[in-house]
Amino acid sequence: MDINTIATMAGVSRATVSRYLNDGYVSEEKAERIAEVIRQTGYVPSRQAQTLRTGKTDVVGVIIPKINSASIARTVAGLSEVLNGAGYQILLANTSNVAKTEVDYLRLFSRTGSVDGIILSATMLTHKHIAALESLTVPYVILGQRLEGHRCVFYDDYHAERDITLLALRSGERPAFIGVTDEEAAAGHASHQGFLADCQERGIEPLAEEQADFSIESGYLACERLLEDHPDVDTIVCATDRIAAGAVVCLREYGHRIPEDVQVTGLGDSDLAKVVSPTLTTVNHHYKSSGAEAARMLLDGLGKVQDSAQQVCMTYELYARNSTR
Amino acid sequence: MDINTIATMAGVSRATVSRYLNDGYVSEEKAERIAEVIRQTGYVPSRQAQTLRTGKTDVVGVIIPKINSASIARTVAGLSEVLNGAGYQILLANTSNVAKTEVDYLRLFSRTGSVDGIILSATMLTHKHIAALESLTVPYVILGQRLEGHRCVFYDDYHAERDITLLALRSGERPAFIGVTDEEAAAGHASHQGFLADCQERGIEPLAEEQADFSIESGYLACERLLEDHPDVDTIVCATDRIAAGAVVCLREYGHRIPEDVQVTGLGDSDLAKVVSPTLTTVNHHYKSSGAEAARMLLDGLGKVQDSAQQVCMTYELYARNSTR
DNA sequence: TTGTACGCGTTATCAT
DNA sequence: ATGATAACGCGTACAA
Repeated sequence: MDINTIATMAGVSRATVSRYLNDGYVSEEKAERIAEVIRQTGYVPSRQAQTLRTGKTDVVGVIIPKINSASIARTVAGLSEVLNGAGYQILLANTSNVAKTEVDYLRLFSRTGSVDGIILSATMLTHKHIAALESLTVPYVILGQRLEGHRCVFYDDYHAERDITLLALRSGERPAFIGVTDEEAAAGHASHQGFLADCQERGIEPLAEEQADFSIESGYLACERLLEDHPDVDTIVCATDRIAAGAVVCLREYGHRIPEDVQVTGLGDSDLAKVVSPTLTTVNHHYKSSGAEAARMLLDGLGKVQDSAQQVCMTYELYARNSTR
Repeated sequence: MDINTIATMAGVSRATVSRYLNDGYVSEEKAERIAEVIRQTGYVPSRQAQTLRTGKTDVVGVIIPKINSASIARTVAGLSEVLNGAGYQILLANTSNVAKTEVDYLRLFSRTGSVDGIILSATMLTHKHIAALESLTVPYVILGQRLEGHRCVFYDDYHAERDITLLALRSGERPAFIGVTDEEAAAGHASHQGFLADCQERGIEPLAEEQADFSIESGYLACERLLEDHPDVDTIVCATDRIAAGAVVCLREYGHRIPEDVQVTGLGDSDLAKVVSPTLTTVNHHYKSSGAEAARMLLDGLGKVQDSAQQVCMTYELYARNSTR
């Protein structure tokens, strides 16, 4: 069932069928004959052949560190809405948080010409990432990290954590921090620095800086260590909502009142923040919008739209809820 | 930079290069020459041309109702692990919960020959779905719904809800249900029926059956309506954890003690269930494993493995926590 | 407006 | 073991 069959059945040349499908530069009469044959046969052009011929795939490659994450899911929802709306499909590459895999996918997508563009949601940007990015032959957007001279959408974790720390330090005097590895530029390094900056500005020495991963459990455990080493802690600033949720559960189990005895803050405004008791003071990161923004930026690179900035720092909103005084 | 270039540079025919890349049926000497040229140029075969020629894409289409959902994210994580491990990439189609779009994607994926197989995670299976499925030319697996005679992986929401209702009715006498539309076969209809079956068996007439969507807010609102109409309710069975979480928040705000005054149950064992206070009695649905199972099933259909069942009903685990007596 | 002829980059067949 | 040649299905100059 190829274009030749259709052409023969309609009694025209296959070039005419092709034109009918694309330009539309065909006489009324033949157009109708072709339309009829296509209707009967249910013919649809082969994507592969079109791609081979035109070089366009109408597919965008999206590389993410893990699908099983609320923030990333929201981001992909935003991407998906805009890209699908523009007629693109999404080829998803889940790297399971392995930096090398990210680079591999970057190469794979680009070299084989299987996508028209790439969106990279990376947790860290190594020199290998950058090298791979710069040798790409298709437009791309970096999501979640800032890289000068490249299209990117990123979050201002530094100022977000500053704002929230500032809020907590109004009535907190013995703060501690639970973060993730500093290798992660945004959620890791930036928010850590934000916390430290506020402490320093107020001349306060943090009691401790614990490290967790992105799970609720690790937040719980980090909080447990914290309570053991520093029972007098009165403020716990966390780099993510999940960590904060774990900390809240831990504090409750150990009989600490929140926020009377200990304040807790998160980052990300996930569902968890609204549901834990007390509700969590956190920052809303507009994840879905960031995905939409990145998608528009890519469409710009693809020549589909012309009005997007090259670098976008997402805004955020501070939600002061009941886990702080 | 195509296979011809490589052939010329290595002083062999392009057929030899192709053999080198595939069968490997090439003399030592020429193989080395070719290897060297490929190394220097960084040549990678064109996926598109390969696909056009062989008919294989090494891509699996995954159709999901929404990406921004904890259960689906976990499912896709499972899919992704197995499929990537088998050398397949995932083409993601997000339908935003529009049934028609699901059918459209089904057709799109199949007809254009852009995927080797399809996994459909559908919330409902209309006759159009079934017709579209049966006219597919590639193997497929249905995820989350049962359809006799088709490869599928589904959840036993009926018995899950029965078990959990049974647990709650041990010390509850005036139960109510908050569900989603019955059009959704699993989370909707099946769990509703499970609830009703237990009530009937014990000769209890449910106080009310409220309807919500999949959001926390809607759970909150449904609970509010419930309290208004039936202030004496002592057990609220919810079709999802998100709804249950909303109900818990609502009950707390209205000053009801959980579980002393009112019991609440969820379904799905999401993060929320562990964090909400009190922790939620719920059922763990092994979402990630279901994705992995569906992926293996598809690989079977693709002739890659040969040991999977055609129909799999996922097991579940009841977690009795603190929201029930 | 229509048809002819060619090429996109690969793999598979068939002699050699 | 190797190379010429024919597909795969389509779009598009170019000529008519």
